Amino acid sequence: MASAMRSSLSRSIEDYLKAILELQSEGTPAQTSAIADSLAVAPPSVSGMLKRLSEAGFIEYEPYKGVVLTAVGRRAALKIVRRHRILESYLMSKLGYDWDTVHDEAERLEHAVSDQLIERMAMALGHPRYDPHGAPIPTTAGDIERPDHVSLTDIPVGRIAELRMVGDKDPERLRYLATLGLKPGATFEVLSRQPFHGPVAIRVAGPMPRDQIVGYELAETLWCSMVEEEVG
Amino acid sequence: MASAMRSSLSRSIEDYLKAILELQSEGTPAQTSAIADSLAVAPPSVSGMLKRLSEAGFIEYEPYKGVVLTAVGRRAALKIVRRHRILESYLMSKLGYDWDTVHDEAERLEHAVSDQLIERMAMALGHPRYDPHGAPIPTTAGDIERPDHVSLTDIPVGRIAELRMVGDKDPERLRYLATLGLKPGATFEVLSRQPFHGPVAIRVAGPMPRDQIVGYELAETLWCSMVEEEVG
DNA sequence: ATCCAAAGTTAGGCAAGACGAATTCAGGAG
DNA sequence: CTCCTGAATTCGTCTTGCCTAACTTTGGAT
Ligand SMILES: [Mn+2]
Ligand SMILES: [Mn+2]
Ligand SMILES: [Mn+2]
Ligand SMILES: [Mn+2]
Repeated sequence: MASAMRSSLSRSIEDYLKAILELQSEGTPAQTSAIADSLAVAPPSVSGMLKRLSEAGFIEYEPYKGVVLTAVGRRAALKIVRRHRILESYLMSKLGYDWDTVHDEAERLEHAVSDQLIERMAMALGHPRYDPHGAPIPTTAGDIERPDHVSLTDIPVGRIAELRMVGDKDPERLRYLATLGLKPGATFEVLSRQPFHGPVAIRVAGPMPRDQIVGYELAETLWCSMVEEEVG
Repeated sequence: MASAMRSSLSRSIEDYLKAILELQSEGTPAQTSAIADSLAVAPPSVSGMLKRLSEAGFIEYEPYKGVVLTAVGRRAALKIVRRHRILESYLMSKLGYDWDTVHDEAERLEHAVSDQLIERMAMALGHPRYDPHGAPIPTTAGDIERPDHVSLTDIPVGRIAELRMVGDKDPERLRYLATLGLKPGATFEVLSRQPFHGPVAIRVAGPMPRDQIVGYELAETLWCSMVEEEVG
């Protein structure tokens, strides 16, 4: 029963796998309560599902110690992530969605689309490598880029950096970021950083550069790459 | 509890409502076993669901007598039908699907898409009135054209007719029809009709007219409109 | 008027997923 | 080493949707 049939998993299972993939990407096993939070279910529901996922061979489950995806589970999770991100990209570029509304739509569609549909969308888009929030899109082979971005809070004052990726789960945050001109690809200079988890001041480049203040909490989740220093 | 909350119905309920709508369109109430056949479930499953649908106010249920949709149920069913047909149209014209594969994909997606997505697809298509199989697409207001088509088996020999609509549930049948050049819009002349449910011979118009023989069973489900007779 | 077959319903179960309440474990503080 | 606390699990229950087996009902044939 642990073998991988192709017959499509339930919506619940797919969402659990995706949540576990994301949580374990922090480096540590995914904890029950973190999964519960992420999926908005109660911890006992998670315990129950973990047992089923483990019996089905998707996770390595050591009670009280958290869970890690097996190779099969990781494959399955990455497949959903690919679907999600292709869908987001398609909805934005072909159907006029905004970057703050694509996530919810993709969250449901990812469980209903066929592989064929996803590949047709990918082709129509020219096989994009990043979704609208800058997240890398796994390949059909199940490979995913592991970007080595640095948080805005870790960029020294005076450096130029480019915004590469932002979390896509909170529409309000995305709308706010848009008003600051902070979308992936935006370039900026760090003007100042206040101590004790204080705000970061940046100057966003563009035809009309704008100075903005970004709170620490927000800045922590803005993933950037530093632009090469001019070498004397 | 019979009031119409917006919170989206389950996939099962939506498919039941759609099946009932189609069956009752024959003029008589939808029978339990017909619903069971249509959804590939056992009759007791239908009885159970009918009770729930009736309590929820979607159908008028008189045990042993079949069911009819209430106004609320009809509204809900037509909404799913709209989704299904817009999806089919979109998949064909924007994503290169063939007319024999769109149905299955739409059958799953119809339960996952938002109203907004459907309306964006409809807009991108220029608000089509018919789906790829010639079926009329309900409006957002819940109106649907009641076409007065006639079956190919009822068209007199010698008459010219246009194919308007074909059933979309059997991919093989659709592929076969395509090889005959029989898609909605095709025009043809009825050459002969054999008695005792025998085949119908037609000449399909086009740059290179082709004579075809269509079995009675198939001919019965090809919905056509007769082209005006030349008068005097 | 009776009987029968087909259609439909009821009864009883099962699996998936969720919940709250009660219990158990693990790891840190003392 | 013991105790406490927060995290996790177990337990019992619910809902949805499906099934088979057993039953009722219906309506036509005799
Ligand atoms: Mn999802
Ligand atoms: Mn995203
Ligand atoms: Mn469906
Ligand atoms: Mn169709």
